Amino acid sequence: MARFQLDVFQTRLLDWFREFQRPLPWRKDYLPYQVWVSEIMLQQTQVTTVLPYYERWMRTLPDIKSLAQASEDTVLKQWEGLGYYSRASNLQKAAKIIGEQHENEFPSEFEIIRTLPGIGRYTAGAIASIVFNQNKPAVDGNVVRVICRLMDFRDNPKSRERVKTLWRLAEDWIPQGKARFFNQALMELGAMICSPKQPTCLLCPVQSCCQGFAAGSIEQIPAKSKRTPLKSIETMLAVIQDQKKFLIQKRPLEGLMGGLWEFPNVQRKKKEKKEKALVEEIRRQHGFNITVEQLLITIKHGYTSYKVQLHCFLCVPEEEIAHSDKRTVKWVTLNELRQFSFPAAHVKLIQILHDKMKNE
DNA sequence: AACTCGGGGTG
DNA sequence: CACCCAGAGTT
Repeated sequence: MARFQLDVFQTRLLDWFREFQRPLPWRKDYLPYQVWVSEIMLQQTQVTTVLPYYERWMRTLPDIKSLAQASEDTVLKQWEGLGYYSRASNLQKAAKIIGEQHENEFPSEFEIIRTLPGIGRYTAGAIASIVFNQNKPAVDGNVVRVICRLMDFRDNPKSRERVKTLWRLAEDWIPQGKARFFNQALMELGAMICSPKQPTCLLCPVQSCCQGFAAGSIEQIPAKSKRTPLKSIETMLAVIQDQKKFLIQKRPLEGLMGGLWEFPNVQRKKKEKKEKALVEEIRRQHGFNITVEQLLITIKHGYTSYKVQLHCFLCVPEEEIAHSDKRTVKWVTLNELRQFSFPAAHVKLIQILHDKMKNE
């Protein structure tokens, strides 16, 4: 009969982590800036996805000062394709705060770390423990799964009471003075062994401590909450070309894909005539008339809560217009598009434009 | 407590 | 296709 013995659990987990942890770039020196950036990138994002972004980020923005002084577009370009773009904006906001209020030195006090934009309870705990080796818990999705299985918690892991007990356990279990490795080991176990699907319990260093394994309930833990079905929408997009330049606009910093650039577009209302609605929207947004020349492609793209069909039309201005160069509206060549950060669906379109130009 | 906020990996 | 990922901020 499996029984949970804390000292056995701690020792086996730490020994396992020492031997089998993945060598990751932010695990080399445990410097505040590196761990901070990695933790933000890793929010809702897998390690293998983060790695190339992290390496490039550290080459371009190697320290807090360079991040604080970089242009907003530079920061967002580094983040292009990684998603949850407010993370990038918040990183830069926090870097400026650290410059102004903490003399460019990352704060070590948990309560101060917690106040920085983009840093919640988890990330503050992760930085406090991993960088400063403070005895603070860090409960992410991995840790929720690991603890629920270890303790055979079969109820909803997101309920207020359950969340409270999970954080309490994660704190009580820390071997004093070893939080840096213990917290990472919990997460690493969740990522490498105690995975959501087909966990490899046969290789688990703490199998003998696991109540869920003993009860045979691993497969149903953690309990899944129902999610809202994703909606389908249609959007018309205008690639407005005048000579060799294209019209792009900047999205507001708040909200969906904040701060990214895009081709002008509008969501289709029910059974609306696509071309007509697009012409009217461009007149409304930019004050001139366009002619819709052809449908370039319809791109299908899935977001978290909805999926979109993006009808991309090649258009030309009907009249002669000035090529404005404002903060939020620019006319740029295909090559100049590279400097700006676009949503993934628009990146697909830009690739198609490149191919099309090459063949002409 | 329930939304929103992306994109990619995986089975 | 569905589910998940080193969550945070807003309402």
